[in-house]
Amino acid sequence: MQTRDDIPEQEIEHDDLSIARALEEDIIFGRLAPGARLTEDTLLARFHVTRHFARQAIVQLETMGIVVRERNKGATVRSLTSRQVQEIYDVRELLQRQAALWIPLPAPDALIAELMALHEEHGRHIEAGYLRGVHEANDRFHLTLFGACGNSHLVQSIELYMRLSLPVRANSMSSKESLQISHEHHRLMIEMLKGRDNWVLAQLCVDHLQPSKKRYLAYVSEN
Amino acid sequence: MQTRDDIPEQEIEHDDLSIARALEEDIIFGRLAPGARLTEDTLLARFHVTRHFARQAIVQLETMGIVVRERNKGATVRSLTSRQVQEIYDVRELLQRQAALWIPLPAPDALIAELMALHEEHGRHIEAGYLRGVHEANDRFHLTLFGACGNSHLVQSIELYMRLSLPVRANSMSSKESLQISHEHHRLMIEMLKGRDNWVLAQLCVDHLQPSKKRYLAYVSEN
DNA sequence: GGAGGCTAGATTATCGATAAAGTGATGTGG
DNA sequence: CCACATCACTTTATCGATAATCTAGCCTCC
Repeated sequence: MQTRDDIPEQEIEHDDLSIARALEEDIIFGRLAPGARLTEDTLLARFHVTRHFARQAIVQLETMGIVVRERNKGATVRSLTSRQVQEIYDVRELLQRQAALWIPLPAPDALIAELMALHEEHGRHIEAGYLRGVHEANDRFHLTLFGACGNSHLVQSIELYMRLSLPVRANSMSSKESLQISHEHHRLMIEMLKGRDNWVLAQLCVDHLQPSKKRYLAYVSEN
Repeated sequence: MQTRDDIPEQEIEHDDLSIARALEEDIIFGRLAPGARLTEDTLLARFHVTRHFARQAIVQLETMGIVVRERNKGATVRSLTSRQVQEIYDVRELLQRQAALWIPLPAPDALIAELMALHEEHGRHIEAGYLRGVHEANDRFHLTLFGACGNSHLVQSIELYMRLSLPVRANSMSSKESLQISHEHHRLMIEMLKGRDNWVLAQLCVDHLQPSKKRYLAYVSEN
């Protein structure tokens, strides 16, 4: 709630991490389209920081894989071919399926409670049309869920691939309907956590990824 | 062959990438043990570069996950608990198994030929006791093999986890015997590529990881 | 004796300036 | 009119200096 859209960027103290986060949001909300240039001077003016931090932020985004840099030519928002999207999602499905399979079932009550809280928050933001909140609650829901698999490295890799698919997911953020479907999936996942069938849970986690992937692939095939 | 051990570092032109590579080698050959400090000034003196590049190199190593940095305190070579090693290898096995399953069999002759060349080189370096060559040929062998799965993102993740397990593998580099076992595994893999059974190949790729993992876990449990 | 604070030394973080590289427009000779 | 050299402009890369931060040893005061 601290940094809502209506607060001008200039009044906030920025470091390289917060700049990277702000730009990450610009990408997921479509304000920065794939292929858009990202010059140091632009960031410098927009965030009122020294060149050093603008630069670091771009480096950050590069290592997160959502921006590409060419030597002496600057950075552009990474644009994904449908082939790459397919590859990314294949790996994402692999990782998330395995994480789901490794979660000890039935899950402890504390975890269920935590997820239900995030789930409730997610739903609230959807109703309010507060996309930033939706996105954040959504990501935290998944990271908490998969965190239960007990393998922090796996979770880290899942996080990486969630970031890589940011531009893909941008599409689905725009429709309330698809957000509600996603929300319903989450509810089902929580139900599954109370049971003992990892395979059903895993399948659900994989299915959950399909809508935004298909939507994006259909979108790019039009061009 | 360009940069063998006998050439002093000072005479080579370094950029941040070559420094990172040099340090990576120091780690795998045990010259830099886990926990060892890595100050900017040290690198600065050793490689005769400006602070800028020494710094970049450390940042590089950090994003590669083989070094940890604390704010205002500098970097140390990452030391892995047995828990972490277990986690890393679980993910590594997952990724490599899936890559093996995705390789279209039987593999094209060109790939077989390429792998056999790398395999031959690997063996030659083992006989010569040239560890740096062994390591490089080994990594290229695996990346070429898994590259055949057709999913470049998966290969990238595999590469990441190979890096993460660098200190683990350091142990196995010291014994000629284990290197020869590894070499024999590679031969079998090439054989499997000529066949049609992905599952056998996948199992072999997973089994291939066990010796160095077990060796390391046994080693740390002693302390 | 020991808890807290102070200082010196070591180390990283930050900065603004300058160098280097790339880009596109403009003009000239063929 | 086109190929190509030149130049002005934009943008990133590199640098050395300085500021900020942390650590450990020492000292004082209770």
